[in-house]
Amino acid sequence: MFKTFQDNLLAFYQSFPIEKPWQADRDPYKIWLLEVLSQQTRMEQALPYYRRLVDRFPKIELLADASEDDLFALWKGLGYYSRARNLHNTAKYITSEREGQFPRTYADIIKLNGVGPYTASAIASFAFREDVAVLDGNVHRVLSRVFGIAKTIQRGQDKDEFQNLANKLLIKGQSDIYNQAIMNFGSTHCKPQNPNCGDCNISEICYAYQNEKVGVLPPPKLRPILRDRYFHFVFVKSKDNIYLRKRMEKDIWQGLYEGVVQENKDLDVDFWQTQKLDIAGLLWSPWLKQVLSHQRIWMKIAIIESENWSSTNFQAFHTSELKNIAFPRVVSKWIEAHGFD
DNA sequence: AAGACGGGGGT
DNA sequence: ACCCCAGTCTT
Repeated sequence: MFKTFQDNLLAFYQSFPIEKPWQADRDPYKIWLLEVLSQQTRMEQALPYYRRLVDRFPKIELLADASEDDLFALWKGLGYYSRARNLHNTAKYITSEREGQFPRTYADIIKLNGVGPYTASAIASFAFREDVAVLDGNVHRVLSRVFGIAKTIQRGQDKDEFQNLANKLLIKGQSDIYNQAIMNFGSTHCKPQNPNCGDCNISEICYAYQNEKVGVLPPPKLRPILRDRYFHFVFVKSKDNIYLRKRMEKDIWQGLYEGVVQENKDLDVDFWQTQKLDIAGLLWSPWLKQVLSHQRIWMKIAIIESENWSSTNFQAFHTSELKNIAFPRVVSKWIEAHGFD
């Protein structure tokens, strides 16, 4: 039974091979880069970022030497910015503590910052053909449907069950091909919505297809209730300079830049007075909305002209530099549409 | 075990 | 406008 599933999977892979950009040299550094970019991110979205990063930092030593702001500028818009921070720290660690040698086993790779079970398996199998099975969202969906397991992987115990099944199915000695095949199959064919069951060579052994349960497998994940947050965001402008500060708090958008921000639904005159800013008659944007997986962000943005304004933690940037500054997406979208005039 | 952490695509 | 998608770290 397992053999049939695997044979069909490999047959599928022959007809839908997907070239990875690191295929030529299988450099674990490049594989790591692409896998980290792909966490919680579709491949099509990650690829342009991958190309810019590899182009700019073809060797791990160059990534280690980069400034965090430069890295964030290249990461801007992709989200989950702690990935960029971990990437940077790990590049520095490998360069200085391991003489640039990327670890070569799952056990060592998973010790790296920002690398969990999925990414460690992917790197160990793609770069070194170690017999470790990946378990990502695609693999979970495929196994849930084909083997009729109506469970999410939110509980550790259930995740272990899927991981054990994935390990059993793994074709030893061909973990790179097998892992690639099952993820490709999940992302291009056994999709979350409208899977292509009519043209699937696995459907004959697929529990969900045979029992008309494709629509209900895997079961939906429990989602956290969204919290609403409101921000008033002001760019202070003096001639051609804009004052910005880097968000250092343990909060959303850590490491990104912002103007003067009051987090509140209503304008607090006292707050703006302490910032020495007169916001009377300011032209605010409408409420701009950005939905994150756990928060609903509402933001009003305005520009205020103020000569000789200064405040601790704020730094002046010439308006021409701002395209290389990482802002939250909702802010950069507003900048693209509005500009600073 | 539960919550925090961005953003994009399909319908 | 609404619904769905997806790994790692921290608490």
